[in-house]
Amino acid sequence: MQDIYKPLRSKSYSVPCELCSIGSMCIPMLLNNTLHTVLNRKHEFTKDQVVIHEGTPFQKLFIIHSGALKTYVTVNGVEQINGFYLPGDIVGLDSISNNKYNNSIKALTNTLTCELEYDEVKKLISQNAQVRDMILDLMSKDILNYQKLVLSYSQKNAEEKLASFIYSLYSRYAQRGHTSLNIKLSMSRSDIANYLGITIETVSRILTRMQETEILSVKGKYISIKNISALARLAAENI
Amino acid sequence: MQDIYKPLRSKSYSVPCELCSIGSMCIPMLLNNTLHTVLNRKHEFTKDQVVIHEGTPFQKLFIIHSGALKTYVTVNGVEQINGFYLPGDIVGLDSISNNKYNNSIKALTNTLTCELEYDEVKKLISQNAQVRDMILDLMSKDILNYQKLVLSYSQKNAEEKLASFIYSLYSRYAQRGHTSLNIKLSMSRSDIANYLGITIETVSRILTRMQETEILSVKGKYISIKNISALARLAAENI
DNA sequence: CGTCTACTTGAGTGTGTTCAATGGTAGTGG
DNA sequence: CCACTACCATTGAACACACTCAAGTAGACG
Repeated sequence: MQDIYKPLRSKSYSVPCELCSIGSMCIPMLLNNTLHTVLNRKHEFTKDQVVIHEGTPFQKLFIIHSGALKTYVTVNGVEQINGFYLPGDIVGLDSISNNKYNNSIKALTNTLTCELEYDEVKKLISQNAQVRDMILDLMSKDILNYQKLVLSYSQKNAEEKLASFIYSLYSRYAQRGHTSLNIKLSMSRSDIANYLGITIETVSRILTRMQETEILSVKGKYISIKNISALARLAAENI
Repeated sequence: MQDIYKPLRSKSYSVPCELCSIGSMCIPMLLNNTLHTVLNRKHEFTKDQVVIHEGTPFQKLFIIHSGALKTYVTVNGVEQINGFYLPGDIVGLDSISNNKYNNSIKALTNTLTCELEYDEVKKLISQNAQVRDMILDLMSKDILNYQKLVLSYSQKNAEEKLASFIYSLYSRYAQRGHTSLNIKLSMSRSDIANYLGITIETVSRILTRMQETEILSVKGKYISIKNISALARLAAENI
């Protein structure tokens, strides 16, 4: 709840787009020739800062440059998390049809975003087939991801959910060129539990068990994957 | 598995578009002036017929005129259902980015579809802002629906899932102008259980319990909602 | 009328929850 | 630098919901 400003210390703070760590995942860069008019570069948010309040009129899409965001809805004062977003991810595609943001968005750590004005993007879609195809692609991918998530959560038990969650963090970083087996969780146990629809106690117990079976090594927010194939098997990513 | 042809008996079989029951839900109709070139009208599928096999090259979107479809993936020979589609629904949006269908599609009953060639739709998006906005809208709605589904399935217990499922059938029909409290399930108990990630025994027990508490009256595939507000409360649709 | 499949019901088991207590860690102030 | 606080995470015990296995019933169809 602390929205007070803290100086950003992220190393990538002053990195120019050309050197941006997300590289080929950067939508604005890919559309360098066309999108620079609609792009606001490197907006900064501090840890725990609310980026968007649910219900705010929809205006722009957020692309994460560095850091992490979560999206959530609030029902009867209770937060329900429905997504974690990492560098290269785009946030807000669900809100186009409603003309308002369906979720609140909050920074999990100090975060830098690039932002796309949707009205301008829309115009570009009509003018530029490359932009059109890219946006349609992005949305279609989003739908596909959610389909898989639905399947995953309706079919998996707690252990599989958590394995799946950790494995997906790993592979999302890997897709972005960071193939390290050491992951720093930017969210709390309670956030994870909330998101997966299990309790924090269960998260804790399963993490302990995965340490006993030498699949992971856990130290607070730091997770080290010791047996990636066992993790992938548990995650049952093919389901 | 019976793909043999059976004569269609659907009453709406020969209904002209102007009188089509889905009315204002009909995307082709809304775009009457522009889409008739890309639209194949009233393709017929018989009960249990496979419309699309998973992996087939993506080519067209299906819009349901009458009947019902399900989509599913097959993992190690086991079917995992990830959606049921009713008249007015559009199927295939998830497959745009992959250039292949990610799911198999099967007719739950005799079904009539209209079909949109995606390549043509894409051209129209560039040419016509109305088409552009409609397609973006449809995709965004799809994303939003899946978000809700994820939340729903990660947070709800079996009773809430089933209540939610039945309530959503009711409200989807209601959105299409059919506000009847009597619903005919076009899918089997086993399909429902598969989709919700619970067992058929649990589905059965919960339906019995909902009859005892006079929320529903169940007779085979026919469900009559006796207490819609209690159902909505159980469904916790706000979550 | 008998067969096949779908659905329902029952009994026992197990996974994950709730409730409760304990252990750790980060941040704050003396 | 240590003590204190507050929050977060872990562990334990008892319970409950949904599962598995098994038997029985109803409905569809030849």
